[in-house]
Amino acid sequence: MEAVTIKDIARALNLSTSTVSRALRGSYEINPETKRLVMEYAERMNYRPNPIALSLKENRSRAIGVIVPQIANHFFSQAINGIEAIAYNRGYHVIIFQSHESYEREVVTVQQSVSRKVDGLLISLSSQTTNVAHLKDLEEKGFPLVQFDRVSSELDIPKIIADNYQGAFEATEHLLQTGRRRIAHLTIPPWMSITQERLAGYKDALAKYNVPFDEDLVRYCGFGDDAVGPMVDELLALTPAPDAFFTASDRLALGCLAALRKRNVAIPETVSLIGFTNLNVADLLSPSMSTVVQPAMEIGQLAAERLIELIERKQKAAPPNTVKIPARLVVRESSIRE
Amino acid sequence: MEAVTIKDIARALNLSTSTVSRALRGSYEINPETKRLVMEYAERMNYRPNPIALSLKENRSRAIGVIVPQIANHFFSQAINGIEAIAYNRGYHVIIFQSHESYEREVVTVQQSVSRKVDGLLISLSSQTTNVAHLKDLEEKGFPLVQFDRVSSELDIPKIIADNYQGAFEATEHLLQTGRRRIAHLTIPPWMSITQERLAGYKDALAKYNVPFDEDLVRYCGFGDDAVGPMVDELLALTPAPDAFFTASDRLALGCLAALRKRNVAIPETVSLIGFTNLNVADLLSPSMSTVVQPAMEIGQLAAERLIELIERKQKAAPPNTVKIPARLVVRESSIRE
DNA sequence: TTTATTTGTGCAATCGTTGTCGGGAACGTT
DNA sequence: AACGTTCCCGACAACGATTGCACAAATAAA
Repeated sequence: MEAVTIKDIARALNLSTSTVSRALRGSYEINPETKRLVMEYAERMNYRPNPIALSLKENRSRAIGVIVPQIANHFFSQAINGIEAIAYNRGYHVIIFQSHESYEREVVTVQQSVSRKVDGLLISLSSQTTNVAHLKDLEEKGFPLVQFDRVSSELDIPKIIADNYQGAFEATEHLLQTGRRRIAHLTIPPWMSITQERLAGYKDALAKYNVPFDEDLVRYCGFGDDAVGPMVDELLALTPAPDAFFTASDRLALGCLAALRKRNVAIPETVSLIGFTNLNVADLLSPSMSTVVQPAMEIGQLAAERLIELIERKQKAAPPNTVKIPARLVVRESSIRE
Repeated sequence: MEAVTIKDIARALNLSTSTVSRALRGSYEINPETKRLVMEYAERMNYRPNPIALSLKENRSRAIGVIVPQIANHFFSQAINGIEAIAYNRGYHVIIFQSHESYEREVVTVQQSVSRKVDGLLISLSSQTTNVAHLKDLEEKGFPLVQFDRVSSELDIPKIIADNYQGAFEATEHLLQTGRRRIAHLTIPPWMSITQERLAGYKDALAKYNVPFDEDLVRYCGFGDDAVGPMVDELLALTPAPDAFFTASDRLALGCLAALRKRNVAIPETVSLIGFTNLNVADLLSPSMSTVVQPAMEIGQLAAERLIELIERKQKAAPPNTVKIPARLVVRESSIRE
């Protein structure tokens, strides 16, 4: 409605806008008395500089964009918490975009956010993204860009990720140490970075215990189809049947749990189950579910810090391009054997 | 980095900026041939109008602010999904702010978002907010403002809420119909709108079945303290002890479930449990938990629609100020008696 | 007294875009 | 031949704020 401008103040005080502007920023070349007058009047009228005018002038918006596949996901909402905490402290606003796990929407959203003039972008790729030309573009233009969680190695920009390899290794090792030998791995599309890292951890743990890797035990499940049930059936039909399930996401862990319960497969007596998830209700499930927990908030914080450094060009001694944060295995009932 | 402006096009084509501007918007007073030239060149140079310049000119930002207590909460993240869906369709961007359940942060955030020039604001109050002067201010200035979920009746602006009364009534009635008579109600701070509405539904259901209301069975639990365990203990120590728990939030429902399980109180044999929550894992809990589910996404959508109407002053026949959307009782194991 | 220097302020350009004028050229009408 | 219309297009101001430059007045130095 209202909105006091520098012009209003100038008119009221019979000064020029430049004088008012300088007075407000405390410039030394303004008469202290004039300064006082301006300051007081501005205070009284509750003057606030128009950020849009500033953005136009300074060619920056003090906003950073965050593109995630879904907000309604524990991992991402926690990561956003971390991002927000840092950003607001540093005077940046956070504009959140969802790609809804769609490549097309991701491309559109990237363009939108850039033409919306965010000062930088944090992105976690959609599960359907295999081509990162839309980001390569930005990279080449030197646009501040940081990847987190689901990253692409084709981009030579900072990446903040959980140590998926280590998390998967520990989970698999735990299963092996408790005597499991036929460990099924239910995972997400094979081209995703987190899929590959987790699979590698899984494989290496198997190798360490001299358990041969069986391709048949690994199943890839897209985000669209909710075909976890049938997939579990297929796995259970194998001979020998799996004696453990290690899943790579919230959705798969829950789907797997539901499927196993429905089929009356005893957990952990018959099969063990470990999820890779940030669900905060894991210990209230039946049975309480062992999980690899990712440091989501910390990932968000680091990513935001790195991005702001890029924006403000404080590239002090260019830190390592990829930051890996340890994941933590939490053992609960679903993988405990007497 | 680069960014083609209308000026660049004008210079390249030896035209004035006004002509280019008009050509791009297809004005009738521009020679079709000139139009074609401009359009093609703009296309080739990938020209995108600078939204900041437009915002300054038009005095609006095409962004709406959303203030919620927490993003990492099923209800709110679903609501944000709904908001986003509508907003993006209508050409608005969504800027999310968290009050972190703090009154002070809410006040600061409201001011920030307004001076950031959002075109309108959607807000769900923090649990500590009892004074709404900061919003009354905006209301009086005619600033587009819509409340959802946690609202204040002191503000005469649109409110989109779930039918908390009805949801609580149905839940309580269900418990009564299955023979429960000592129904404890674990709820959130008493001054919150949703608390009052749910309590009223609870009370009226009791009255309908001629069960006297017992003040002792109602417990209020803030968001900071995680004192659900002790509270459950106190309730269980009553004589006669409660035979059902009806809780008013995600956190309380989970806390209550955890506490009851830890104390080996059989659910639903000894006590029934119903939560008021949007948890999507309710049926994987042990036991699967009956819940009143709120139409979070729909609330978000309606709120966003209403806000955009306000912003664009399409107040066609001023619709009712408060919209109540039915909540749905989902009965699961935790409240089923043979 | 004249010339420098300091002090305090205003003018105008700038950021990218749109809108209000107004004007020149080409045509048609008396 | 004089005037009125269209048709296209450009100059300029504006949105709110910052900033380099100019400039007047006051003071200091010569």
